[in-house]
Amino acid sequence: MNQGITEAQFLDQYNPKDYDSPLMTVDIALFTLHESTLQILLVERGDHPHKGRWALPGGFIDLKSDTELHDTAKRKLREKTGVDVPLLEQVNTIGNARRDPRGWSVTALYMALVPHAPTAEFIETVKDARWWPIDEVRKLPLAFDHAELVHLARERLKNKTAYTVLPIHVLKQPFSLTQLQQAFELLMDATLEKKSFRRRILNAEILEEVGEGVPEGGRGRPTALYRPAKNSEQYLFTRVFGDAVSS
Amino acid sequence: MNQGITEAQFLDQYNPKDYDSPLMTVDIALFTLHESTLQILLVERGDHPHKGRWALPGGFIDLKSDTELHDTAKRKLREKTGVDVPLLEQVNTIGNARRDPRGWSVTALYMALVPHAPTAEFIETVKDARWWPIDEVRKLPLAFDHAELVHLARERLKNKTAYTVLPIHVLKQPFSLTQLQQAFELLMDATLEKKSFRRRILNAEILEEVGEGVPEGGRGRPTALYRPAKNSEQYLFTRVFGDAVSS
DNA sequence: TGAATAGTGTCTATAAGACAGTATAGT
DNA sequence: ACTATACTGTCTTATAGACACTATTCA
Repeated sequence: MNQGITEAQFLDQYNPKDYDSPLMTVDIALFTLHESTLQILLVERGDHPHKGRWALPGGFIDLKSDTELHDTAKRKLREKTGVDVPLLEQVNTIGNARRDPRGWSVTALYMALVPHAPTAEFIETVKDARWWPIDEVRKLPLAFDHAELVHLARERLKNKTAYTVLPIHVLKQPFSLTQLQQAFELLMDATLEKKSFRRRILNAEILEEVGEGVPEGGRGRPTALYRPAKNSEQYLFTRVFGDAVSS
Repeated sequence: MNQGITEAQFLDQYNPKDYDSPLMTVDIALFTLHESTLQILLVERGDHPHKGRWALPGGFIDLKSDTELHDTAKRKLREKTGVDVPLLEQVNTIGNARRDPRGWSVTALYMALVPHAPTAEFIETVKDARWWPIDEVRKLPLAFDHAELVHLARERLKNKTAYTVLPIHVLKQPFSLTQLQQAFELLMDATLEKKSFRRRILNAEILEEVGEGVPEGGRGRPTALYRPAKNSEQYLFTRVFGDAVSS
């Protein structure tokens, strides 16, 4: 008890190390699209525990340099990929006594999306990090409970794609509606009807047309190119798309 | 570096207290409906810091007795209200260097819903905890960043009510469709059209009719009473209701 | 001219909004 | 009979699904 002392006195004598506290980490599921496949960035662990296994990029908070939890995620990603991610969304926070052999551990799981090229260029120089097609990840023995974390992030990605314009973030600008539809289909793992897709996106008035480009595969009718309009990233549809409903 | 040692050796020499780590807490926004008002449970802090201020129930993880982060939330709520909450949903995790005067601090914010009576009965015996109408909370000087946490939870409540059957959890069973609609309206802070509401709920086949009851206010046509069917709590609509769309 | 890609017209199906109507009780 | 509450009929509106059709380019 601290009866009769002031808050200043209390804070003065307070030392966090007098109490048991869990390990606190941040992990990031960074997704991209490459060669018509959804890919996720993994790093090979160089230290114990689970040395040598593939894991999500992440790590401990630096109490000195990080001012927000968010900053820790951004910093860890920058260290691994050289990319400043625009969109960084919290998926879930998982904490229990089993997930880390060092003891009771909590991780805040974030999710991010980037176009493929710039990250890939940087990644070439880092031998312990690479993109993995999401289907191959299932076969890898990941560190800690990262298989579960990957699953959580992938499900969130699928669900949010059904009522947002999240896939815009995996495309280089400008892009065609065909490319955007392919991105939606890969992130949702579903096939979408062309007319419905175009009607939905165009009616939302979230894209600006910025000229013409060559069609996919080099031949065929030239395609209109688009760029997202201001604040279009936050656009929410009032109806889900492609019968996609799950928890 | 830990070159050339085994994982067992590494774990043997590992001591979490060798590293700086943030404070890790759990906070719960427990909502109920009473006298046609959305209410939230707050406790008056008995210890520093922010002694005497109202705050969300919550606290530190007990590394010995809690095996999941979830368990910490359940335990803290049970200690304050005597209620075992069925539904406990993660809202967000907030961490930064400013929110707690004791230092870098992270909190996992949960949200829960209960029917009013049983909690209230227990609360009577606890002098430092009470239900507050959500509108009055805005005027209170809450501890830490709890005003922001209350806001986050309230927004999540509003959004999820637009495509789930969350409000079922604030009603005692059985309930009438009129009562259910009132619950939806209060949680969404919107008015719903009666026919649309009933059509939506009944078509979803998530309720079982279990007899008749007296109408609201005692007079008028008797009302059909319902109980949620098995697994109905997870039901998701593919379309939002009542024009409710926000972040 | 044929193949490939981009883009449209239009009918149907589903579910919400609006709102007036009917049904069944108490006083 | 009047009022209060519960519940329904039905027309309109919005948007997705289906799918055949047209448009523009290259080889």
